Amino acid sequence: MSGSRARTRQAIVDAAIDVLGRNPAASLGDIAAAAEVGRTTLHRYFADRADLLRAVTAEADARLERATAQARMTEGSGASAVRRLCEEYFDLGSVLSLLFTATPASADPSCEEPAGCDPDFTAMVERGHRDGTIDPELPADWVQSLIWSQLYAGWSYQATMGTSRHEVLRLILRTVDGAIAVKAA
Amino acid sequence: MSGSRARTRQAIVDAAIDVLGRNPAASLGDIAAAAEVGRTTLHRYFADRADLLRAVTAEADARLERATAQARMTEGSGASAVRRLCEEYFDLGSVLSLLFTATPASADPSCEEPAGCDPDFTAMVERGHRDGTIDPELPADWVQSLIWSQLYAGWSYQATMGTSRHEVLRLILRTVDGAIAVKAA
DNA sequence: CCGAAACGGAACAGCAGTGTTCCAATCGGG
DNA sequence: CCCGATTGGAACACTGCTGTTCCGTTTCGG
Repeated sequence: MSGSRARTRQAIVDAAIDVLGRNPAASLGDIAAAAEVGRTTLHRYFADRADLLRAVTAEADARLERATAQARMTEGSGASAVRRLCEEYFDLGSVLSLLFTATPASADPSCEEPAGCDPDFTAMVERGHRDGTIDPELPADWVQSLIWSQLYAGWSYQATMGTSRHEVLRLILRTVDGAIAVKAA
Repeated sequence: MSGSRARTRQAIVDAAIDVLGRNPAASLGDIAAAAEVGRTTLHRYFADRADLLRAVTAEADARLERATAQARMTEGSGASAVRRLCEEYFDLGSVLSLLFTATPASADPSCEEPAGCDPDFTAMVERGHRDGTIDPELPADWVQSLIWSQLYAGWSYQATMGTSRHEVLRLILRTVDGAIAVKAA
Protein backbone atom coordinates (compact mmCIF):
# COMPACT_ATOMS: atom_id res chain seq x y z
CA MET A 1 0.00 0.00 0.00
CA SER A 2 2.18 2.81 -1.28
CA GLY A 3 -0.62 5.37 -1.33
CA SER A 4 -1.02 5.02 2.40
CA ARG A 5 2.57 6.03 3.07
CA ALA A 6 2.27 9.21 1.05
CA ARG A 7 -0.99 10.10 2.74
CA THR A 8 0.39 9.61 6.26
CA ARG A 9 3.51 11.54 5.43
CA GLN A 10 1.47 14.44 4.11
CA ALA A 11 -0.76 14.42 7.20
CA ILE A 12 2.29 14.72 9.42
CA VAL A 13 3.78 17.57 7.40
CA ASP A 14 0.45 19.41 7.35
CA ALA A 15 0.02 19.01 11.09
CA ALA A 16 3.60 20.15 11.65
CA ILE A 17 3.01 23.33 9.64
CA ASP A 18 -0.08 24.05 11.67
CA VAL A 19 1.40 23.34 15.09
CA LEU A 20 4.80 24.92 14.46
CA GLY A 21 3.04 27.96 13.06
CA ARG A 22 1.39 28.47 16.42
CA ASN A 23 4.37 27.44 18.54
CA PRO A 24 7.80 27.08 16.91
CA ALA A 25 9.08 25.21 19.97
CA ALA A 26 6.42 22.50 19.87
CA SER A 27 7.57 18.98 20.71
CA LEU A 28 7.46 16.08 18.28
CA GLY A 29 4.84 14.53 20.54
CA ASP A 30 2.59 17.53 20.01
CA ILE A 31 3.01 17.32 16.27
CA ALA A 32 2.35 13.58 16.21
CA ALA A 33 -0.78 14.10 18.32
CA ALA A 34 -2.00 16.85 16.00
CA ALA A 35 -1.48 14.51 13.04
CA GLU A 36 -3.38 11.81 14.92
CA VAL A 37 -0.40 9.55 14.64
CA GLY A 38 1.87 7.77 17.10
CA ARG A 39 5.21 9.34 17.84
CA THR A 40 6.81 6.10 16.66
CA THR A 41 5.16 6.49 13.26
CA LEU A 42 6.43 10.04 12.97
CA HIS A 43 9.99 8.84 13.55
CA ARG A 44 9.41 6.15 10.94
CA TYR A 45 8.93 8.88 8.33
CA PHE A 46 11.37 11.44 9.64
CA ALA A 47 14.52 10.27 11.40
CA ASP A 48 15.45 13.57 13.00
CA ARG A 49 13.60 16.68 14.07
CA ALA A 50 15.85 18.37 11.54
CA ASP A 51 14.62 15.92 8.93
CA LEU A 52 11.01 16.85 9.63
CA LEU A 53 11.86 20.54 9.58
CA ARG A 54 13.47 20.09 6.18
CA ALA A 55 10.29 18.50 4.84
CA VAL A 56 8.16 21.21 6.44
CA THR A 57 10.13 24.08 4.97
CA ALA A 58 10.16 22.31 1.61
CA GLU A 59 6.38 22.04 1.68
CA ALA A 60 6.04 25.63 2.85
CA ASP A 61 8.33 26.83 0.10
CA ALA A 62 6.36 24.85 -2.45
CA ARG A 63 3.09 26.44 -1.36
CA LEU A 64 4.78 29.83 -1.29
CA GLU A 65 6.07 29.40 -4.80
CA ARG A 66 2.65 28.29 -6.05
CA ALA A 67 1.05 31.37 -4.49
CA THR A 68 3.77 33.57 -5.99
CA ALA A 69 3.14 32.12 -9.43
CA GLN A 70 -0.59 32.71 -9.19
CA ALA A 71 -0.04 36.35 -8.29
CA ARG A 72 1.51 37.03 -11.73
CA MET A 73 4.02 39.54 -10.35
CA THR A 74 5.17 40.63 -13.79
CA GLU A 75 1.75 41.83 -14.97
CA GLY A 76 -0.03 45.15 -14.52
CA SER A 77 1.12 48.14 -12.49
CA GLY A 78 3.52 47.68 -9.59
CA ALA A 79 0.92 48.42 -6.96
CA SER A 80 -1.68 46.09 -8.46
CA ALA A 81 0.88 43.29 -8.54
CA VAL A 82 1.68 43.91 -4.87
CA ARG A 83 -2.03 43.77 -4.15
CA ARG A 84 -2.43 40.42 -5.92
CA LEU A 85 0.60 39.10 -4.08
CA CYS A 86 -0.93 40.04 -0.73
CA GLU A 87 -4.18 38.31 -1.63
CA GLU A 88 -2.44 35.11 -2.62
CA TYR A 89 -0.08 35.09 0.35
CA PHE A 90 -2.92 35.74 2.78
CA ASP A 91 -4.46 32.44 1.68
CA LEU A 92 -1.33 30.64 2.85
CA GLY A 93 -2.75 30.77 6.36
CA SER A 94 -0.56 29.09 8.94
CA VAL A 95 2.32 28.84 6.47
CA LEU A 96 2.49 32.59 6.93
CA SER A 97 3.30 32.53 10.60
CA LEU A 98 5.58 29.55 10.08
CA LEU A 99 7.73 31.37 7.53
CA PHE A 100 7.58 34.59 9.51
CA THR A 101 8.50 33.01 12.82
CA ALA A 102 11.17 30.79 11.27
CA THR A 103 14.31 31.51 13.25
CA PRO A 104 17.38 32.26 11.12
CA ALA A 105 19.19 30.11 13.70
CA SER A 106 19.22 27.16 11.33
CA ALA A 107 21.99 29.01 9.53
CA ASP A 108 22.14 26.56 6.64
CA PRO A 109 23.14 27.98 3.23
CA SER A 110 19.50 28.21 2.09
CA CYS A 111 18.94 31.70 3.48
CA GLU A 112 15.30 31.70 2.33
CA GLU A 113 13.07 34.73 2.72
CA PRO A 114 14.85 37.02 5.18
CA ALA A 115 17.79 38.42 3.30
CA GLY A 116 18.33 39.25 -0.35
CA CYS A 117 14.89 39.12 -1.90
CA ASP A 118 13.61 37.56 -5.09
CA PRO A 119 14.69 39.20 -8.37
CA ASP A 120 11.10 39.09 -9.67
CA PHE A 121 9.97 40.85 -6.53
CA THR A 122 12.60 43.52 -6.91
CA ALA A 123 11.60 43.96 -10.54
CA MET A 124 7.96 44.37 -9.54
CA VAL A 125 8.77 47.08 -7.01
CA GLU A 126 11.05 48.94 -9.39
CA ARG A 127 8.37 48.80 -12.07
CA GLY A 128 6.08 50.39 -9.51
CA HIS A 129 8.67 53.10 -8.90
CA ARG A 130 8.71 53.93 -12.60
CA ASP A 131 4.97 53.74 -13.29
CA GLY A 132 4.20 55.98 -10.33
CA THR A 133 2.25 53.47 -8.23
CA ILE A 134 4.91 52.79 -5.61
CA ASP A 135 6.76 55.38 -3.54
CA PRO A 136 10.30 55.55 -5.05
CA GLU A 137 11.73 56.27 -1.61
CA LEU A 138 10.96 52.70 -0.53
CA PRO A 139 13.57 50.06 -1.39
CA ALA A 140 12.28 46.66 -2.51
CA ASP A 141 13.69 45.05 0.63
CA TRP A 142 11.59 47.29 2.80
CA VAL A 143 8.43 46.71 0.76
CA GLN A 144 9.01 43.01 1.27
CA SER A 145 9.40 43.40 5.03
CA LEU A 146 6.33 45.58 5.03
CA ILE A 147 4.15 43.03 3.27
CA TRP A 148 5.27 40.14 5.42
CA SER A 149 4.83 41.97 8.67
CA GLN A 150 1.37 43.20 7.74
CA LEU A 151 0.27 39.76 6.56
CA TYR A 152 1.49 38.30 9.82
CA ALA A 153 -0.19 41.05 11.80
CA GLY A 154 -3.41 40.33 9.95
CA TRP A 155 -3.10 36.62 10.59
CA SER A 156 -2.72 37.05 14.33
CA TYR A 157 -5.32 39.83 14.35
CA GLN A 158 -7.78 37.37 12.90
CA ALA A 159 -6.75 34.76 15.46
CA THR A 160 -7.10 36.98 18.55
CA MET A 161 -10.05 39.16 17.54
CA GLY A 162 -13.00 37.38 16.04
CA THR A 163 -12.72 39.36 12.81
CA SER A 164 -13.67 37.57 9.59
CA ARG A 165 -11.06 36.48 7.10
CA HIS A 166 -12.51 38.73 4.43
CA GLU A 167 -12.57 41.82 6.62
CA VAL A 168 -8.98 41.34 7.73
CA LEU A 169 -7.84 40.96 4.13
CA ARG A 170 -9.62 44.22 3.33
CA LEU A 171 -7.74 46.00 6.13
CA ILE A 172 -4.41 44.56 5.02
CA LEU A 173 -4.90 45.59 1.40
CA ARG A 174 -5.99 49.07 2.45
CA THR A 175 -3.02 49.73 4.68
CA VAL A 176 -0.44 48.13 2.40
CA ASP A 177 -1.79 50.14 -0.52
CA GLY A 178 -1.51 53.32 1.50
CA ALA A 179 1.94 52.47 2.80
CA ILE A 180 3.49 51.97 -0.62
CA ALA A 181 1.55 54.72 -2.41
CA VAL A 182 3.41 57.79 -3.67
CA LYS A 183 3.02 60.50 -1.05
CA ALA A 184 1.10 63.65 -1.89
CA ALA A 185 3.04 66.12 0.19
CA MET B 1 26.70 46.69 49.86
CA SER B 2 23.08 47.23 48.92
CA GLY B 3 23.91 49.21 45.79
CA SER B 4 25.74 46.23 44.40
CA ARG B 5 22.68 43.99 44.64
CA ALA B 6 20.50 46.40 42.74
CA ARG B 7 23.15 46.85 40.06
CA THR B 8 23.61 43.11 39.53
CA ARG B 9 19.89 42.55 39.44
CA GLN B 10 19.47 45.23 36.81
CA ALA B 11 22.31 43.79 34.73
CA ILE B 12 20.57 40.41 34.71
CA VAL B 13 17.22 41.87 33.73
CA ASP B 14 18.82 43.96 30.99
CA ALA B 15 20.69 40.97 29.62
CA ALA B 16 17.51 38.88 29.76
CA ILE B 17 15.61 41.47 27.74
CA ASP B 18 18.34 41.49 25.16
CA VAL B 19 18.78 37.71 24.89
CA LEU B 20 15.11 36.81 25.10
CA GLY B 21 14.38 39.44 22.48
CA ARG B 22 16.61 37.57 20.07
CA ASN B 23 15.58 34.07 21.15
CA PRO B 24 12.54 33.65 23.40
CA ALA B 25 13.60 30.08 24.17
CA ALA B 26 17.05 30.99 25.46
CA SER B 27 18.29 29.06 28.48
CA LEU B 28 19.05 30.61 31.85
CA GLY B 29 22.67 29.77 31.23
CA ASP B 30 22.65 31.92 28.12
CA ILE B 31 21.10 34.80 30.00
CA ALA B 32 23.57 34.49 32.87
CA ALA B 33 26.46 34.41 30.42
CA ALA B 34 25.12 37.50 28.63
CA ALA B 35 24.91 39.27 31.99
CA GLU B 36 28.47 38.16 32.72
CA VAL B 37 27.24 36.46 35.83
CA GLY B 38 27.32 32.90 37.13
CA ARG B 39 24.17 30.86 36.78
CA THR B 40 24.24 30.45 40.56
CA THR B 41 24.08 34.20 41.02
CA LEU B 42 21.13 34.45 38.68
CA HIS B 43 19.23 31.93 40.78
CA ARG B 44 20.18 33.91 43.87
CA TYR B 45 18.17 36.84 42.52
CA PHE B 46 15.39 34.97 40.74
CA ALA B 47 14.18 31.67 42.15
CA ASP B 48 12.29 30.47 39.10
CA ARG B 49 12.48 31.11 35.42
CA ALA B 50 8.94 32.39 35.87
CA ASP B 51 10.25 34.75 38.52
CA LEU B 52 12.80 36.18 36.11
CA LEU B 53 10.20 36.46 33.38
CA ARG B 54 7.97 38.41 35.74
CA ALA B 55 10.77 40.87 36.44
CA VAL B 56 11.58 41.12 32.74
CA THR B 57 8.03 41.88 31.67
CA ALA B 58 7.73 44.34 34.55
CA GLU B 59 10.82 46.18 33.33
CA ALA B 60 9.63 46.03 29.72
CA ASP B 61 6.25 47.40 30.71
CA ALA B 62 7.89 50.18 32.69
CA ARG B 63 10.00 51.23 29.71
CA LEU B 64 6.97 50.95 27.48
CA GLU B 65 4.93 53.16 29.74
CA ARG B 66 7.70 55.72 29.94
CA ALA B 67 7.92 55.84 26.14
CA THR B 68 4.14 56.12 25.90
CA ALA B 69 4.13 59.03 28.31
CA GLN B 70 6.84 60.85 26.35
CA ALA B 71 4.85 60.53 23.13
CA ARG B 72 2.05 62.73 24.54
CA MET B 73 -0.68 60.77 22.78
CA THR B 74 -3.37 63.29 23.70
CA GLU B 75 -1.76 66.26 21.95
CA GLY B 76 -1.92 67.41 18.34
CA SER B 77 -3.61 65.72 15.42
CA GLY B 78 -4.21 61.96 15.49
CA ALA B 79 -1.62 61.22 12.84
CA SER B 80 1.07 63.37 14.46
CA ALA B 81 0.49 61.59 17.77
CA VAL B 82 0.87 58.22 16.03
CA ARG B 83 4.09 59.50 14.52
CA ARG B 84 5.47 60.53 17.90
CA LEU B 85 4.43 57.19 19.34
CA CYS B 86 6.37 55.35 16.63
CA GLU B 87 9.46 57.46 17.27
CA GLU B 88 9.38 56.77 20.98
CA TYR B 89 8.61 53.06 20.63
CA PHE B 90 11.36 52.61 18.08
CA ASP B 91 13.87 53.68 20.70
CA LEU B 92 12.77 50.78 22.87
CA GLY B 93 15.08 48.58 20.82
CA SER B 94 15.15 44.97 21.93
CA VAL B 95 12.16 45.52 24.21
CA LEU B 96 10.26 45.76 20.94
CA SER B 97 10.96 42.25 19.78
CA LEU B 98 10.53 40.96 23.30
CA LEU B 99 7.03 42.34 23.63
CA PHE B 100 6.20 41.39 20.07
CA THR B 101 7.48 37.83 20.37
CA ALA B 102 5.98 37.34 23.82
CA THR B 103 3.88 34.22 23.56
CA PRO B 104 0.35 34.58 24.96
CA ALA B 105 0.97 31.08 26.34
CA SER B 106 1.64 32.49 29.79
CA ALA B 107 -2.15 32.93 30.05
CA ASP B 108 -2.02 34.86 33.29
CA PRO B 109 -4.74 37.48 33.83
CA SER B 110 -2.47 40.33 32.79
CA CYS B 111 -3.33 40.13 29.11
CA GLU B 112 -0.91 42.94 28.24
CA GLU B 113 -0.58 44.28 24.73
CA PRO B 114 -2.25 41.76 22.44
CA ALA B 115 -5.97 42.11 23.10
CA GLY B 116 -8.12 45.07 24.03
CA CYS B 117 -5.91 48.09 23.54
CA ASP B 118 -5.27 51.11 25.70
CA PRO B 119 -8.12 53.61 26.09
CA ASP B 120 -5.74 56.51 25.42
CA PHE B 121 -4.63 54.80 22.25
CA THR B 122 -8.20 54.29 21.12
CA ALA B 123 -8.95 57.93 21.88
CA MET B 124 -5.95 59.03 19.83
CA VAL B 125 -7.06 57.03 16.80
CA GLU B 126 -10.66 58.21 17.04
CA ARG B 127 -9.44 61.78 17.31
CA GLY B 128 -7.57 61.11 14.09
CA HIS B 129 -10.77 59.81 12.50
CA ARG B 130 -12.54 63.04 13.33
CA ASP B 131 -9.77 65.50 12.45
CA GLY B 132 -9.26 63.85 9.07
CA THR B 133 -5.69 62.62 9.60
CA ILE B 134 -6.48 58.90 10.07
CA ASP B 135 -8.52 56.74 7.71
CA PRO B 136 -11.91 56.22 9.47
CA GLU B 137 -12.14 52.75 7.95
CA LEU B 138 -9.33 51.56 10.21
CA PRO B 139 -10.32 50.44 13.72
CA ALA B 140 -7.98 51.37 16.58
CA ASP B 141 -7.13 47.70 17.12
CA TRP B 142 -5.86 47.41 13.60
CA VAL B 143 -3.84 50.61 13.79
CA GLN B 144 -2.19 49.18 16.88
CA SER B 145 -1.36 45.89 15.15
CA LEU B 146 -0.08 47.89 12.23
CA ILE B 147 2.29 49.98 14.30
CA TRP B 148 3.68 47.06 16.25
CA SER B 149 4.25 44.89 13.22
CA GLN B 150 5.98 47.68 11.33
CA LEU B 151 8.18 48.56 14.28
CA TYR B 152 9.15 44.93 14.62
CA ALA B 153 9.75 44.67 10.90
CA GLY B 154 11.97 47.72 11.09
CA TRP B 155 13.85 46.33 14.05
CA SER B 156 14.69 43.07 12.28
CA TYR B 157 15.30 44.93 9.03
CA GLN B 158 17.96 46.93 10.80
CA ALA B 159 19.42 43.76 12.28
CA THR B 160 19.69 41.77 9.04
CA MET B 161 20.49 44.55 6.56
CA GLY B 162 23.17 46.98 7.62
CA THR B 163 20.78 49.92 7.40
CA SER B 164 21.28 52.76 9.87
CA ARG B 165 18.90 53.30 12.74
CA HIS B 166 17.92 56.69 11.44
CA GLU B 167 17.18 55.50 7.93
CA VAL B 168 15.02 52.63 9.17
CA LEU B 169 13.02 54.99 11.36
CA ARG B 170 12.46 57.20 8.32
CA LEU B 171 11.09 54.23 6.36
CA ILE B 172 8.82 53.19 9.21
CA LEU B 173 7.37 56.67 9.68
CA ARG B 174 6.84 57.03 5.95
CA THR B 175 4.97 53.76 5.54
CA VAL B 176 2.96 54.04 8.74
CA ASP B 177 1.95 57.57 7.78
CA GLY B 178 0.82 56.34 4.38
CA ALA B 179 -0.98 53.33 5.80
CA ILE B 180 -3.17 55.30 8.19
CA ALA B 181 -3.70 58.34 5.93
CA VAL B 182 -7.15 59.03 4.53
CA LYS B 183 -7.30 57.56 1.04
CA ALA B 184 -7.71 59.88 -1.94
CA ALA B 185 -9.74 57.58 -4.17
C1' DC C 1 42.60 45.06 58.32
C1' DC C 2 38.74 42.14 59.28
C1' DG C 3 34.25 40.30 58.71
C1' DA C 4 30.22 40.04 56.21
C1' DA C 5 28.26 40.27 51.78
C1' DA C 6 28.47 38.84 47.15
C1' DC C 7 30.12 35.87 43.75
C1' DG C 8 31.37 31.72 40.84
C1' DG C 9 32.22 26.87 40.15
C1' DA C 10 31.19 21.97 40.90
C1' DA C 11 28.17 18.55 41.75
C1' DC C 12 23.62 16.53 42.16
C1' DA C 13 18.77 14.98 41.31
C1' DG C 14 14.73 15.80 38.61
C1' DC C 15 12.37 16.53 34.39
C1' DA C 16 11.09 16.93 29.50
C1' DG C 17 12.20 16.00 24.83
C1' DT C 18 14.61 12.91 21.74
C1' DG C 19 15.88 8.90 19.21
C1' DT C 20 15.81 3.89 19.30
C1' DT C 21 14.21 -0.93 19.80
C1' DC C 22 10.85 -4.45 20.30
C1' DC C 23 6.42 -6.39 20.03
C1' DA C 24 1.52 -6.85 19.43
C1' DA C 25 -2.48 -5.29 16.82
C1' DT C 26 -4.62 -3.83 12.60
C1' DC C 27 -5.39 -3.04 7.77
C1' DG C 28 -5.40 -4.12 2.79
C1' DG C 29 -4.44 -6.24 -1.55
C1' DG C 30 -3.68 -10.62 -3.91
C1' DC D 1 -8.49 -15.89 3.75
C1' DC D 2 -3.63 -14.82 4.46
C1' DC D 3 0.81 -12.54 4.40
C1' DG D 4 3.13 -8.48 4.38
C1' DA D 5 2.82 -3.65 5.19
C1' DT D 6 1.61 -0.19 8.47
C1' DT D 7 0.74 1.29 12.84
C1' DG D 8 0.79 2.37 18.01
C1' DG D 9 2.38 1.58 22.62
C1' DA D 10 5.90 0.51 26.10
C1' DA D 11 10.36 0.72 27.54
C1' DC D 12 15.01 2.36 27.39
C1' DA D 13 19.23 5.35 27.30
C1' DC D 14 20.74 9.83 26.34
C1' DT D 15 20.85 14.78 26.32
C1' DG D 16 20.10 19.58 27.79
C1' DC D 17 17.81 22.62 31.06
C1' DT D 18 16.47 23.41 35.72
C1' DG D 19 16.65 24.17 40.56
C1' DT D 20 19.36 23.25 44.60
C1' DT D 21 23.28 22.65 47.81
C1' DC D 22 27.91 23.29 49.24
C1' DC D 23 32.25 25.48 49.43
C1' DG D 24 36.14 28.34 48.27
C1' DT D 25 37.23 33.05 46.60
C1' DT D 26 36.70 37.91 45.86
C1' DT D 27 35.25 42.46 47.25
C1' DC D 28 33.57 46.06 49.57
C1' DG D 29 32.52 48.76 54.05
C1' DG D 30 33.40 49.95 58.68
